[in-house]
Amino acid sequence: MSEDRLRYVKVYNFLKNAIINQTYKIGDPIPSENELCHMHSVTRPTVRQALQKLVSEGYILKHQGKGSIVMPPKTGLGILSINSTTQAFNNNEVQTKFLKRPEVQLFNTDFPFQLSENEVKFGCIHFKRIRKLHDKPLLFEETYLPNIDLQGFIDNFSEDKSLFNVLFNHHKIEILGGEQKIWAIQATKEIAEILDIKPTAPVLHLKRKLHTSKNGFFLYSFLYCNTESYYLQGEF
Amino acid sequence: MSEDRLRYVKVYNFLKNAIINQTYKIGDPIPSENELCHMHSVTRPTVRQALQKLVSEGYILKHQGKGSIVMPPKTGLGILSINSTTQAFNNNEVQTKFLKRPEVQLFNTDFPFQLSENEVKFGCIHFKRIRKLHDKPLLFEETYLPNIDLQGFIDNFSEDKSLFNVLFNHHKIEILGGEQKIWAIQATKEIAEILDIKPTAPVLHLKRKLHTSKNGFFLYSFLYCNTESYYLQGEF
DNA sequence: TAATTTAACTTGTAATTACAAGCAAATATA
DNA sequence: TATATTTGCTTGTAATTACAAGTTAAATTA
Repeated sequence: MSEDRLRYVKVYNFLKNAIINQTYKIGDPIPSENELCHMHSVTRPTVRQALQKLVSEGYILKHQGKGSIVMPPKTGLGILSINSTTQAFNNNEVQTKFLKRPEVQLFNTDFPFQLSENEVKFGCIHFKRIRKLHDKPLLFEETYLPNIDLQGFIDNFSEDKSLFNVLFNHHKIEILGGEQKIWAIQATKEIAEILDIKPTAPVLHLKRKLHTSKNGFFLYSFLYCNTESYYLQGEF
Repeated sequence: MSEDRLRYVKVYNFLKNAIINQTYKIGDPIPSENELCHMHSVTRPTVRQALQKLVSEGYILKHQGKGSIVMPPKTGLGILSINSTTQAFNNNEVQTKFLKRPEVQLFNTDFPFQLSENEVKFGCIHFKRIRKLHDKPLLFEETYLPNIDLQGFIDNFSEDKSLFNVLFNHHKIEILGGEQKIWAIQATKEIAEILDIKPTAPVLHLKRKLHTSKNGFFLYSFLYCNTESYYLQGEF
C-alpha cells in the first residue's frame, strides 16, 4: 500500500495501534495535537486529519478546550451492521463449523438478488456454516462469493477464521455497507434440524447483499437465526 | 446559532440546500472546489471542510481527478422500510392509524433500555400506531418520546404525518442513528389480534433506541411486524 | 486515421501562520 | 475564606502556498 508514506496515515496508524494495544486505554486522554506534532514531526493540520479519521471511526472523542479521549469499541455491531458475525457475538465461546465446505459452483437461476453478467458467468464460491454457543446451534449461514479474482481463497479460509478478515488480508476487499431483507418465518424441517429446534418454531431470516471496496464485487449471505434465548443486535 | 457566521457552515448549508432542493440532482456534479472558493470568497481548506461534512453525511461522493457528485439519500442507515415480497408498492397506499393517541405518562419500571435520570423524571409521550396496506395490518408500533422540550408536539403530530418530519420541523430534532435488538417470536394473543394473524404465527419483533441531534434525547420504539407477505428492508 | 503525448482540469496531501473559543487551575482580589 | 480574574493549556476556524496524483480531452505524432 503506497499510503504507508502518507504522514497523516502514519499518525493515524500509530494512534489506532496504541488504542488497540491498550497503550491508551478507554477513557484515557491521548496526547494533545501539539504533542502529536512534536512526536511525529508533522504540523497540526496533518495531526488533525489523522484524529478526524479516528473520530469518524469511533475510536476517539474530541472536546474543545479539553482534549481527546479513547472511546469504547462499538460492540454488538454485528449482524445488522458491517461487522463479521464472529465479532458480532463478541464472544470467544462461539464456535463456527462448516456444514458445507467452500466450493465453486454456478449461482442458482432463482437467486433472490439481481446478478451482474460477470457474476453469472464466473459463478460463486458457496459454503454453509453453523455457529454454536455452548454447543447450542444459534445461527445458520449460507454464503455466496462471486468467483472473481479470489485465487487461493478456499485454501486461506477455514472454520477458525473470520471471512471479513480473510477477504481483507488476502484480497484487499473491505466491507463498506449493504442491504438486507428481514423476515420472521416458521422453521422448515431442514432449518429446524440444523438449529435443533421444533419445526414451525419462529426463526429470524435475513437475506443480505454486502457492498465492498472492490468495484462491482458484492457478497451475499442468507441467515437463519434461533432467537429463543438470544437476539440480534445492531447499531447504525 | 452562532455557527451561522462560520464560513465552512455557509458553504455546507448552500450545498446541502441546493441538493435538497434538487438544484443539483442525484448523479449531477457539484461545482469544483475552486469554483466554490470563488463563489463564496473562501479558500480551499474551508471549502474542503464543508465538502467533507457532506461526504460524511452521505450527500456527495468525491473522486480524485474527477470531482464530486450528488448521492441518493440514504433511506436506511438502519432505519427499516417495509417492502413487498411479491411486488413493489408505493408508500401512498400505506395507511397509519393510532391505536392509542399520544399521551404523557411515566416510563414503565421494567423499560428494556437504560434510562437517564431526566428521562425517568419527565416521563414520556407514549402512543401506539398500526400501519395497514390495503386494509391489511402490517406493522404495529409502540413509541416512547421522552417528554423533554416537546411543547406542542401532541397538537402537531397526527396520523397523516411522519414522526421524523414533525420532530425535525417543529423541534429541530434529527435522527442520526441508533441501536436495535431483533427477534423472531410467536405472536401473542394481543399481537395476533392487532395484526389479524393466527396466534403462534411468527412475528418479527424489534426494540429500537434512536439517537438524535439533540444531546441526551433518544427515541424508543417497539415494533411487531407480520412478514408473511412482506419483509423489512434496510440499508447500512 | 489511430495511437500517443501533452495540457488543463480535478481532488489529495502538507507545511505555515494566526487568531478564536472552550476549559481548568493558579492567582489575585474582595 | 470565598469569589473573581488571569494565565496557560486545549481544540476550532481560516487564509495562504506548494506540489502530488488522478482524469479527461485536446493536440501532436506515427
